[in-house]
Amino acid sequence: MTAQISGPLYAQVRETLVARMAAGELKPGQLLPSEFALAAELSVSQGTVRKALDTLEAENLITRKQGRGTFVAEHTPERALFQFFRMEDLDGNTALPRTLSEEISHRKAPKRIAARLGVSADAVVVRVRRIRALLGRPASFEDVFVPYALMPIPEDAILPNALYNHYQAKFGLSIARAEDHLSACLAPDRVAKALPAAADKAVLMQTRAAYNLTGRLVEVRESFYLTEGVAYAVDLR
Amino acid sequence: MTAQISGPLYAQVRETLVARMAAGELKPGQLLPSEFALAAELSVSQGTVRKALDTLEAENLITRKQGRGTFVAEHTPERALFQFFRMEDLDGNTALPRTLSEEISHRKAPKRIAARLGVSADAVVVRVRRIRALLGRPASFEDVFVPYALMPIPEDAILPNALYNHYQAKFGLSIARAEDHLSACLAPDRVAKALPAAADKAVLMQTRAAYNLTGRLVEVRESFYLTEGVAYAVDLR
DNA sequence: TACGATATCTCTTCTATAAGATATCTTCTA
DNA sequence: TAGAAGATATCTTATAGAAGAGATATCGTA
Repeated sequence: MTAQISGPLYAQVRETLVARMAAGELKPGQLLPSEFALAAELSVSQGTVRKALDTLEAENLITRKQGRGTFVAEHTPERALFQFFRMEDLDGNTALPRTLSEEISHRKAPKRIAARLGVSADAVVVRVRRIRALLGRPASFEDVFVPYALMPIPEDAILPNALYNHYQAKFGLSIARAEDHLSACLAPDRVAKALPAAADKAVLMQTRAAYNLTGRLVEVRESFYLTEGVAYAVDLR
Repeated sequence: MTAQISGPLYAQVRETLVARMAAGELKPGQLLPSEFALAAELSVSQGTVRKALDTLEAENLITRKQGRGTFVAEHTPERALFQFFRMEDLDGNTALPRTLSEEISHRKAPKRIAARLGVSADAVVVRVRRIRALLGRPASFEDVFVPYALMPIPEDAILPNALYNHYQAKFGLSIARAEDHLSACLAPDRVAKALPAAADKAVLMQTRAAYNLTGRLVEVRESFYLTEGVAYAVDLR
């Protein structure tokens, strides 16, 4: 037990496991040792390990299957769609995005982005600019920024639809949570240029901050959506 | 134990308690019997009751205080603000809404509203139309619809800022969860008329469906926000 | 006697452990 | 090849003690 020296045992177990995930000892998709094995290793009871796993499951950091085992959560395209992509059509079905164009560039961070990412003003960032279609119509314009130092994505890379999947596979970096801020505006010039249908129209602006397992901010996004036939869905409870 | 006859014990305990809340036997703000008292009454162990309470707490249906007891969740203005109102200013602080005008009317439900509420096309609904200010500026136009049969709010009622609080106090009806759908549009005529600042501007449209403890849809909203200096905040995890 | 600080008692939820039930997959056997 | 048996995993339930909060009693002092 290397993590904490105070607080409830189950919280210490939790910290230990998160630390192992962050360090790459426990990789996404990997089978964890059984509850009893972890209990023996950490000198606690199975119930205590179980309580720690309960908290991790609630945070979507692991998944459990009775009779099979416990697995480190993986950024599958499915999970990305359910957990991190909230656009639904009018029937409540998630609207699958299809990438129409993609452009990767290395550049100095725009100052508002540098400030939000917490990198210096002349640090290099990777910008991924994508146009995507929803329900078959061009509907979204998106700029994704990540620090080059953290994720050196080459400019000629070919990225999958689900970026978080790619971060995890290529850089061992898992997105644990994100914050979205939604507002409405008229399509800015760069959006109208790339997405002619949006010219002079109102678009939904989504600003995202995404964090890794250790709570560090690792990605910032600015997306614009034409919300015709789709909407950003939120469950409050 | 009146609720279920199968499934894990703790789930049955959970159902029993939810049923009591829905029936009004356990009222908002009320102290529940202790874990041991419930265990004795329902002939299960304290740990089993505790696991049931864990699930209820995760759903925000109860709150617990070590050493004090367990309480049925209440729709305080604070809770409404934290749980059901997601507008934040640029610093991440919840933007307090202030009601500028309010108009209550009884009417036949517009057909899209009737369909969504699941009431017949000629059923009477109460419509609450409000203009509210955020950060001191008029910023939101909102239509709230509830079935008159369920909540006969008089046309000359004076409503508090937090409607859910009022539903609970006056009609014993608790909102347990809600779904929001967000999109962007140009301010419709009725919005521009009521909110001159919104004329010809893009507004954030929020469509809400709110459900009571038994999962019945009891309220529908259509709100429009001028998102200058504020945004709708969402946590994804 | 009156009053206030302090200790104690009793109630609560919280933590930790253990044992049996249930689900899943493999392996052996007819 | 089908099916039963076994191994191993999580899931459920139960129990005992720790820790927090508030009321009550106790003691010292003015």
